[in-house]
Amino acid sequence: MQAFVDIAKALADPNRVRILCVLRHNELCVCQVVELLGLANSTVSKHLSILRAVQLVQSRNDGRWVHYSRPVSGASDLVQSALSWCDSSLAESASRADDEIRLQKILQTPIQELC
Amino acid sequence: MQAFVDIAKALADPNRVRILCVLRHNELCVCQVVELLGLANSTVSKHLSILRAVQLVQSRNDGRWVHYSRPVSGASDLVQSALSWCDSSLAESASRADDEIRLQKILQTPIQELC
DNA sequence: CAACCATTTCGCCAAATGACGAAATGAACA
DNA sequence: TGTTCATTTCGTCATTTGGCGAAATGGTTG
Repeated sequence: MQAFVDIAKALADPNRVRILCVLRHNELCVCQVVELLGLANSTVSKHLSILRAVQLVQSRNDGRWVHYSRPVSGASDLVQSALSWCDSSLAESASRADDEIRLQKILQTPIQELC
Repeated sequence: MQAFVDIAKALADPNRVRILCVLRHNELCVCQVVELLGLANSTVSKHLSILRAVQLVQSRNDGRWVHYSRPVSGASDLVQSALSWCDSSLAESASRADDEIRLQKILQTPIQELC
């Protein structure tokens, strides 16, 4: 029950949901998420840590950078069903589509220009 | 997106999730929910109004009483998938099972003893 | 090893949340 | 019509949340 509520809490913020959406098909580093959301580094880092705490995302250290992604496999049923619910519920979301377009531009800009 | 987040917010509180669980197979009046949760009337009423605002539950007036239940049909895909996610995620929840047992006792006590 | 830099942690603030009791509402009944 | 009673609304309070900038962390690079 508590684990379920913790996941629901993690989903109960639009910026965190936006993060989950853009991570659907991409692994992103923090600075790319910062660019997409337009929030302070520290704020984005906090959101990511909340998502990671409930295992909705995982992180991978790459030198100075930290890359975040969806859990590849081995995620609990709870997490997998939450992600499925999120994905299917937002399939026709206009704001998700907007973010995807903006993400494409971000992915095309060199990484040192973002950081 | 906002509708999705609003539903996630509604699910992000253990007492509201408990309410959704006990309403799975029962229509309950407010005083029965109060008895189950052990919270103040006003608190329970607030939780129910939050759930109703996002249509996770519906209410039916019956004289002095108000009965709450799951939406029968015509609920949006968003709501239906949220309820499905909730139900399946908590299928093996010990606290949900506890509540079900306690609910059976509450259902057996006459209504005027609760109110 | 020292400067650099992406990220995280910390401290703070404003706003939202969940709880309660008291007062208001509104239907039933004397 | 006036009382009763289940429920809701209101006002208040403590806690949590989401935001920021500054400082700390930890790996890279000169």
